[in-house]
Amino acid sequence: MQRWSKLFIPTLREAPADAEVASHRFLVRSGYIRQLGAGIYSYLFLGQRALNKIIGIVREEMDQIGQEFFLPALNPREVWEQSGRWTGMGDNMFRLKDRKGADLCLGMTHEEIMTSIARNELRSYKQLPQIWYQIQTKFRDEPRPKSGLLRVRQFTMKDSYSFDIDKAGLDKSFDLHDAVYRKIFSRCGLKFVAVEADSGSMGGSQSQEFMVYTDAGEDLIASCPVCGYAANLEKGTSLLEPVVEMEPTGDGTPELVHTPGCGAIADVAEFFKISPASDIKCVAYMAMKRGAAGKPDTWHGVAAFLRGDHQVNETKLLGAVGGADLRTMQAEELAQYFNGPAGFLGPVGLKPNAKPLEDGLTVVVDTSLEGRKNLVAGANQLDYHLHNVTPGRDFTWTLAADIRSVNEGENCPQPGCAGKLVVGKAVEIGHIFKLGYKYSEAMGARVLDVNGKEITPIMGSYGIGIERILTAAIEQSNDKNGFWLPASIAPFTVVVSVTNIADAALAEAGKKLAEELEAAGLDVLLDDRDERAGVKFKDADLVGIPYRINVGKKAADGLVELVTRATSSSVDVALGAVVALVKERVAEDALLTSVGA
RNA sequence: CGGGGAGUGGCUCAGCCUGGUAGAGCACCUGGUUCGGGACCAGGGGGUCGGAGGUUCAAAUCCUCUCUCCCCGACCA
Repeated sequence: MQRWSKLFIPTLREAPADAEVASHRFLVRSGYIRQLGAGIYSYLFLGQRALNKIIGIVREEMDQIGQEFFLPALNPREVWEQSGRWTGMGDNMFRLKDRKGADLCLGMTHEEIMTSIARNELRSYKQLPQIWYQIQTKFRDEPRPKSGLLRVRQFTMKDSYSFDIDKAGLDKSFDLHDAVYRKIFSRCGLKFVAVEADSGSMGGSQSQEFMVYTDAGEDLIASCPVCGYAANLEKGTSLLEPVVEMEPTGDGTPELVHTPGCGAIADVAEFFKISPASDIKCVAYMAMKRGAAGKPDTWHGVAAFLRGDHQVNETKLLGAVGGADLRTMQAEELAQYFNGPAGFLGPVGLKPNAKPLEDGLTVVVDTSLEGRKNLVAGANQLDYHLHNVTPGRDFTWTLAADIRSVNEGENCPQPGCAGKLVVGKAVEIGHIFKLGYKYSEAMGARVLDVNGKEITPIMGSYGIGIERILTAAIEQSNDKNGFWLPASIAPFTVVVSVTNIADAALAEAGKKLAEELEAAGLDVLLDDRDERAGVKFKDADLVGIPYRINVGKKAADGLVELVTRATSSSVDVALGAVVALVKERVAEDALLTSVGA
């Protein structure tokens, strides 16, 4: 029996000044966590208890499809060199030296370690498929830790890896994870969406993220309320309405126009009496290409052209040109590549290179510009624009690609769907994707197939952020007094608040009730502190426990109060019936959350 | 890394501009009164004012350097 009076639950009346998002404020106020450094937190009793509940669910579900390992967080340099990520991970990796001066790092993820085990141990197709997972602390030297447990430098991740003989096997492993993830997040009571995503630096093909909508999130998700299409903005597309308006239909030839001071899209549109959609925007970047083994990285000029009313999506652009990093051009570089100043850059007269990120300038044109005619563009000289510019005729490009970000209100890209996209902020709680052969190839994992021929296993990689489940749950269920968690992940299911512990009869009734609840298999916290009732109620409301039973003055009549935190509603229940009622409520909750999204 | 902000008792902050006794509320300890929505009274403990250097008779306060934390932009669970 857990008695509040004996526990360390340091609740705070006021939130620390530096806590911005709700989950951060409440996690600290409720005594779940304390900060040790930037992006480094201690998990106290209640916090650890909630996380353990989450881990329990994750483990239970993962055991249906995979096997749990526990891998070292301390990794020797060699393993990471074999995959090329010792350098590839850059500054996000914590590195250290041992007493002999040998390089080590703290694991950010465990593709390398898992693959090295596979390479050393797997010999035959008969041993495949395999799904191995672990629940482990990961370390990432984030450039900017923030928002409490949302973005930290040390966190707990469930990561799993699949090894299959062929693509069909990988599809199956991927689908298994998809199904299990949905179950896990549902059981944790989260309202989540699965979205198409960019696979990023990990490499790979199909990639799906599990997101929870919240303003505290850092990702933007485009979704269609009609057909259910949902994608990360880094990946999402939309159908555009054709631009009709003032665009001339004739075949004008490019003409130089004096446009003094019109360095911004809005100025240009105003000057030419056109909509921004008919002005060609140019964003000039330097893109970094990873050097081959032992070779240094190189930087190359990239000019991105798109509609004036669109924004460049740098993730898409980077993917289109095959670069590893992106930054905007400096003035000298603009002069070098465009011979013109910012604000007046344009595509006419540029000499695009044949292949991206080679010598010369890589010109990337957004697909929305293809087929357009008589547009306005910068002339690459101060205070001059060209009009009657027609892509394809007046300028060419290295490649055309979708490099823009979808905007709210654009048309859903699904065939036949008439929905309009909405864009919302979300936090990523899980990610599954098909790695392909990247690691098995690089690290030399091989097995023999039926014909005795060597094949390389194909891999998938699947992550869940444990703390983020907690954070997302709090973000999604809080009010000014605190938060409430689903019974499945709450540190306690029910708190018994004895309003006046000095009253021996009440104290005894509360204790007995708590024992009965415990005997019924519920996680009970008995608030037996010598505090005023108000203090106990406030604390109970704060700390995320979904149900509270007040043992107070009505106890003399054999009644207690059952309070549901989520709704703040309370009912008087006979002392003898309350255990069954709580069990029933919890069972109903579990039913609701198991249906899933 | 770029830009903005903050470091004063456990928490929230005042004091700094205009140098001179380090303060308030909450929390904590003791006693008393209270006892269903963060009680009240009385007494009490606790602070190298982030650190280093400098100016000055005198520095929380002025100057220089530095460390840490938070927020906004590029990364990811």
